[in-house]
Amino acid sequence: MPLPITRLNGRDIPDATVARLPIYHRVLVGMLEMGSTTVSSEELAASCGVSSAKLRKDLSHLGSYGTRGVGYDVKFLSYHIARELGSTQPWGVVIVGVGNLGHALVSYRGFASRGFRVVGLVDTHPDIVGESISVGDQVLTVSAMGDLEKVVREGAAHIGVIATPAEAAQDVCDRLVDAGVRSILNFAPAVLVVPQDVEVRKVDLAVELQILAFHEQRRIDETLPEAMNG
Amino acid sequence: MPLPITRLNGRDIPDATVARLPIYHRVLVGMLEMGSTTVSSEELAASCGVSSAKLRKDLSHLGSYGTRGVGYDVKFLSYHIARELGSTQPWGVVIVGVGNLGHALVSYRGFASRGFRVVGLVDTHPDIVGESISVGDQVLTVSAMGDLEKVVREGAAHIGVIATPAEAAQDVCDRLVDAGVRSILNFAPAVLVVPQDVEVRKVDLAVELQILAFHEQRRIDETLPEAMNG
DNA sequence: TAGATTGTTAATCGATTAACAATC
DNA sequence: TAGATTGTTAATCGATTAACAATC
Repeated sequence: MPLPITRLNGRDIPDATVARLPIYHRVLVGMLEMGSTTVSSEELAASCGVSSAKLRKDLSHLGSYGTRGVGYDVKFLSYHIARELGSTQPWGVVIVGVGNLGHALVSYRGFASRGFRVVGLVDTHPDIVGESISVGDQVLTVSAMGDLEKVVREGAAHIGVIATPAEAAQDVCDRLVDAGVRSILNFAPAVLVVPQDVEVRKVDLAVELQILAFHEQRRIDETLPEAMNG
Repeated sequence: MPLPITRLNGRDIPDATVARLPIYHRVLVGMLEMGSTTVSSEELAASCGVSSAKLRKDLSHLGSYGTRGVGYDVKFLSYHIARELGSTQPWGVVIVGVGNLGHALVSYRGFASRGFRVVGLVDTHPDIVGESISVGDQVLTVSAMGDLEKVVREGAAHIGVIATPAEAAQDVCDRLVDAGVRSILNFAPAVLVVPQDVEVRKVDLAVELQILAFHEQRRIDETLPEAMNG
């Protein structure tokens, strides 16, 4: 009986590094468009807002794509980061919840330009179901919630985006997972319970503001005593 | 000459902890609305999707608000987290860029419910400037980009949200900082350069998808060899 | 008192950083 | 060869975890 083979060719890349790779890639694409052919770790790091040591350490996890004494070939490095990220193939995205945020996501040009294709829109609201929304050069019709599984299947969607109110989020999540989706981007202010093999990323707009408010308050707390002192 | 006093009453709270406090707070408020009066670290942690050890460690940085053998008083703990986060006072928010995303942010109910008040809207586009948008029970008129400083001043805004295209982001950022804003939430896919005392948080929707795509691809790379094996 | 649960300790883990040997 | 810059090493830092003493 053959042993199960895992991580055949998969080098392990730290999470913190993976989170920065898309930034490096976007900046490199920008440099390519500007006509740059070569870039040093010092330059690229500055453009990305990180230290050159961190950049080189990050890139070292992908392989050895630079030339000592010279730097990195912009196109070559850009390609290899894209390949590592899986950006060389398009990924199908289903958006559930076509309210204000859902609408904004559908029309977000950054998705298409980075290789994502919105292949389905789903909502509960009778007024919204059936609505036609143009996505790039295509037109999509909003499907009813009951058709979620069908939409995922027919669109061969890999990623589900939850842009519903918090109350609906867990149910939508369960159905996405049942339909075979293993990657979920959650905008609802709810903690989702998922099987181990499902990857959830959460974006909570209010949480971001609360973190900023915390630091803002700290600044005020710190300067007030000084002001009272001087 | 009196020494400058810093961190008079400011305990240092780790960044990772600060990032989780808003989650704890929201879940506690939910429990309060459900009528809970007491909660153990085990229960609260489960509802927040973290381990109880992490939760207790996090809370220990705020002080000692629990009772051994009993747990935490939901209302009492909720209040102290809110106080630490600065959520007990309302913070003024200016949104720059009233496109699809900007519109979605304006009408996002989660802002008001967590103590943020949109006090200004700014855009360059002549069609959008002058438009009236209802924010909760108020109505705001979109101001021209030239009035950015005035809007920040008159609204006493503490936080700036950048929802413009990438090309405009750095300029908008500079002007927000000049107008006195020290906390910025950036939705543009651009790396902002700011003075040291300015806190920037960045939300890049495409980056989130790219990170998901990376893991999705890894899953496929891992399962394919196995499938070919069996 | 006995049972429960917090707050803290100490070990472990992962990420960052600075320095530099390798090498173009 | 001399100068430049990568890729790696080792030290440091911060976050997580498990275990448990303190104490309700």
